[in-house]
Amino acid sequence: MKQHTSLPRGTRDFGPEVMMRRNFILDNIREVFTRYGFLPLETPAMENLSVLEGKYGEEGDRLLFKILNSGDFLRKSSIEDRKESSSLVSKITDKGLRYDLTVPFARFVASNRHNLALPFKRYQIQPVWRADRPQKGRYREFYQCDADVVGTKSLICETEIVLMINEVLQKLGVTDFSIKVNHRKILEGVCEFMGTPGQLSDLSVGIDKLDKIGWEGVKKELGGKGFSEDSIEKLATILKDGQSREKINSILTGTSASDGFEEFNSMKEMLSSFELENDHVQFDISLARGLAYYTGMIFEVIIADSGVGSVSGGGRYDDLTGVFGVEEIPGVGFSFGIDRLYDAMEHLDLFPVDDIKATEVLIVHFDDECFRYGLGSLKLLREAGIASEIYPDSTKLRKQLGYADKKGIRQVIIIGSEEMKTGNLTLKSMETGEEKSMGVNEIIRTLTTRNG
RNA sequence: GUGGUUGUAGUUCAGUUGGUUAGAACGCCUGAUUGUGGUUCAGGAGGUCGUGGGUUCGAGUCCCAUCUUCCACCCCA
Repeated sequence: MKQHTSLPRGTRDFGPEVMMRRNFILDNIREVFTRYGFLPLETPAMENLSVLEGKYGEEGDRLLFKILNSGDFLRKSSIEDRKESSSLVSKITDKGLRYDLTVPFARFVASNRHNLALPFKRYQIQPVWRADRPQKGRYREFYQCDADVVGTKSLICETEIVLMINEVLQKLGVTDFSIKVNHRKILEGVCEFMGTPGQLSDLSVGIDKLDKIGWEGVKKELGGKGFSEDSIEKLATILKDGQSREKINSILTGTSASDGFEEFNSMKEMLSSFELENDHVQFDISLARGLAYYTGMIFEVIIADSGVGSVSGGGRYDDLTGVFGVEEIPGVGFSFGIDRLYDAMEHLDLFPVDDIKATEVLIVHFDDECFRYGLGSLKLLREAGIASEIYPDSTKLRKQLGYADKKGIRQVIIIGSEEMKTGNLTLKSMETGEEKSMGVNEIIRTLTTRNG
């Protein structure tokens, strides 16, 4: 009887070809993070619900995956509890899968604050889970690659984020992208200018959609949220097409926005010391990002013609650990969404074809005696650092060579009675079909110099 | 969570108004070729048509439910 195999919705297997490419991306990100002084951190897949709940707003709580308690938990609940799901839930589950990496990080910082040398720079690459309804580029299990600095308000952190984004994307071969930057204070300034202070979050959600639904759509949405015609007219003077940063700055003079522009300019100035040809930074007044806890500069990275949304985002927060009852620790961080980066790179055909190979050489043979003889050569090849394998069964050459062909192995060592007699093995190139007879040490020299 | 959409061989897809034994291409296996892969030729295996109900003399085809896929909201990486 055949069992039906299926995955939970929104989850995926990553086969070898895909994993090689994912690792190519991850290795580059990890290398850059490390070179900028970030240290690795991992936290458990599950956290206590008390840690996760209430951190992402009402919407976020709905998207949390909860883990059922073990044992006969139902017995501990009362009849009353069973009349309403929300009441029962609190009795039968107290753990959940992590929703992002920032909250577990905050929990870690809060509980280890006396042992951490501040400022603390950490990176974290792990999957997160959301009980969302999946779409393309949207999964229920996906990876985040976070890098955060806590314990300093210095703008060098923001500057370094821009540098790291540039380095990673350059290594991946992505050239046409923009790092959109805005500042929470500037948005606050806009609010003040509109005469609607205190409505920052409604304003943010609204203008964040400018790209998608256009000015008319934003106008309608804000109107529905209770913004007056007068305030919307004022917003229009700021969002008008082609409005330069300087112009917006002068319009918003006397508001909180000035601090934001000052920080932005300092960051740009610091950036100039690194002499980038093009820093890809683009000020964007309509960038808002929904997350409520940002207090300073905010970032979002868009790859042109990539077919997916933002591949990276982040920003500064003044108070990471406040919700855990710990004194304010400021920080700034950002994250790469590698699932989307992957989709974008595939769409733009940016994966290097040559890097997709694991085994360099395969040893093929005719019978058990040749097989045993081959084991000695296999040992030497591996000691020399050459990725190699021996065909496990004694079968016809046709089949063994077919295996090498399908797996993309470029070199084959053939061992038969003739080779055993002389000690000169046959090295065959699967690409050219050329064959050479030589000892195993000479083969190793040939293969290592070719790679070096 | 709301509304819509999709599902047939390992993969991509045909399958007429409901009618005999559900097809193709590619892939896979075997042989031509017992010391040589890709190409070619010959043969072969592989399907409870997503799952469970229902209508019908008869369902891949119609109806309902459920799961899955993709899309628009919501929100987000």
